[in-house]
Amino acid sequence: MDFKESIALILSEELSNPNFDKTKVFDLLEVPPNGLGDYAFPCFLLSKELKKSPVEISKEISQKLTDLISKKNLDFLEKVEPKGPYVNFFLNKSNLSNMVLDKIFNDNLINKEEPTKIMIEYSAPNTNKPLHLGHLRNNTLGLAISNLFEAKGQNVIKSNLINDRGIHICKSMLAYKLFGEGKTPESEKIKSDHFVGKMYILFNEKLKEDPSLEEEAQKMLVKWEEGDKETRELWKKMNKWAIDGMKETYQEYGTKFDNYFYESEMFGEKDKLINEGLEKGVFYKADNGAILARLPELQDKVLLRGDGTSLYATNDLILTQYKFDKFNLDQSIWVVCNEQDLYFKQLFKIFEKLGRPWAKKCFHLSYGYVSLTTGKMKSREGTVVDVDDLIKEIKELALTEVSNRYTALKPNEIEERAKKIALASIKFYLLKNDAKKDMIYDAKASISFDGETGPYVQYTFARSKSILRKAKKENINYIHNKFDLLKEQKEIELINELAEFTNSVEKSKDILSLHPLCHNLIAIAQKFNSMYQEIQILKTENKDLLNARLSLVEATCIVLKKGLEILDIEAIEEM
RNA sequence: GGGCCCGUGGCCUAGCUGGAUAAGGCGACUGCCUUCUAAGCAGUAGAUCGUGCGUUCAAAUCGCACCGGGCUCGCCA
Repeated sequence: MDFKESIALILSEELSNPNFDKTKVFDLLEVPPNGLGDYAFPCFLLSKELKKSPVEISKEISQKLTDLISKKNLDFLEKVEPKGPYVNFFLNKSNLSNMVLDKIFNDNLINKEEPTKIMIEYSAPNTNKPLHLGHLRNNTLGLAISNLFEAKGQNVIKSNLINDRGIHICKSMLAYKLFGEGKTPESEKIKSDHFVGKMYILFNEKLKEDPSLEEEAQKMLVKWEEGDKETRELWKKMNKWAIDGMKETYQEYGTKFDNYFYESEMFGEKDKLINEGLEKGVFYKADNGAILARLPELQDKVLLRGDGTSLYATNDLILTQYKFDKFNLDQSIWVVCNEQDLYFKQLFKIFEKLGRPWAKKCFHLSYGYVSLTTGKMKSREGTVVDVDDLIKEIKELALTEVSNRYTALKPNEIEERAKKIALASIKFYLLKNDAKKDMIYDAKASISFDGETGPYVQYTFARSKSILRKAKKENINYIHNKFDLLKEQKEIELINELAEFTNSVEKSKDILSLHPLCHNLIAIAQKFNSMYQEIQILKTENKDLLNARLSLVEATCIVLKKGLEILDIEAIEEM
């Protein structure tokens, strides 16, 4: 039983009112703002029922409970105090420290769940252009959510569906065929996916001069679907360029997958699905021969064009069936930007109407749109923030910082460290705000290493590690003992934040956004740094207190590292 | 026009299952490195929580309307 439950129990017993049983009291208990207590019970509802002033009620309850504490020796409570219409509870600090630190050292930080099998699909790049900032938010969120589920004990299959077919791919291909002059990424000495992206931009430039290119591309798609040899050869060549380049970026950034799907591969029979839908009356044929799903509650969705070629949705329907059949999933999560909210509602509705038993196991993790201060990013115009450029820029910045500070390090060590810091900076920046909210990418803020940033958390970790290293060097051995000696205000505040870690992970899982965890890590770092400034830990005279303090430092290290791991940020020992 | 989402100090955000002085960061200004890493710390200034009405003992939080912004609405992915 935790403290809140214990308080609810004694309070409900004291009230002995059927409308204020333990559960009700538990729900009413809240955490008061700055230092007014550890828990508070508001007396407004009670006031209504008893027809008495809440201030008076608060006084009475506080008096009774204070008597009870001394009578029954309830040592987890330090005191109970009335403050206006609230009864404020103060926990015994030594108890709190013991509970929190024991939990950390016993590796009991994250509440495990019954394991289920979950596929998390993210990134889903198109093979006509390199990855941009939008993908980066997706990749970062997708991996962090996967890590979070795994930390909670779930079996996660991280999947990436490569969108390697479709009209947009044909556009890059057509541009290359017509204007590429047989050049290659090697001959031009540029990263292979960027080479393909250039072709896509070239297509759109040429399209302005010659509108018939649109039709040409459409013809190419038909040829592709027919399996035309020459078209397929070109497609294979350019796809390899695109995918190889992207995999380099994934490798560089740390994006990981367990499984790749390629949209071009057949995962089932298209005709069979279409026929099933038509027979069940879920689909219908339009005048021009196109096949649509009838969704009066949303918007009808086109599944086959008039010319019979398939669309993204068609393949999604087929692939999802395959996913559930092959992997026996308990849940399938798509990490996709909120522009596609309607699309996923439609997709899931179709599953439901077709009577798929797994329809309700599908979930769209919708995250906010990333735009620039200059407006929306447009790949076809080349006004995007390229992932490779972004990483390079921030790495260089970090490199300058590290080089200035650590002249003694070898160049490769400097580079290594700079990279870890740079990636931490980007990842934290992309995860610290509510995932479902749109964001405007602020280049200046994203490259900052001060304040609420990944490097700040890394720095705090490095500082705490440094204390432990120095202790070891000076042969100061410590044991996990006498945590109740931690009574300084700064120490208590840090412990309170450490205690929040479990909740913050829980919250992040519930709302599928990492920002509660990020904010907790920042708060822990702030409290630690504040303590660090005020207390010279290694100068602590009392041996027992020194033990407790070093334990607290170690506990901070453990929690920060655990949190950063979920965010896929490396905790570094020195910085 | 229909649907979905958003609107909190100069800027970026947290808080939104209603509760006590609206919490952080950036930027600005003042201080603090012969002491465990100053990528740090301490402090100051800065907010009619888009507007109005309503529900309530109590509204940033719930409801409605309006204003402003974003996304989306059958043959893109």
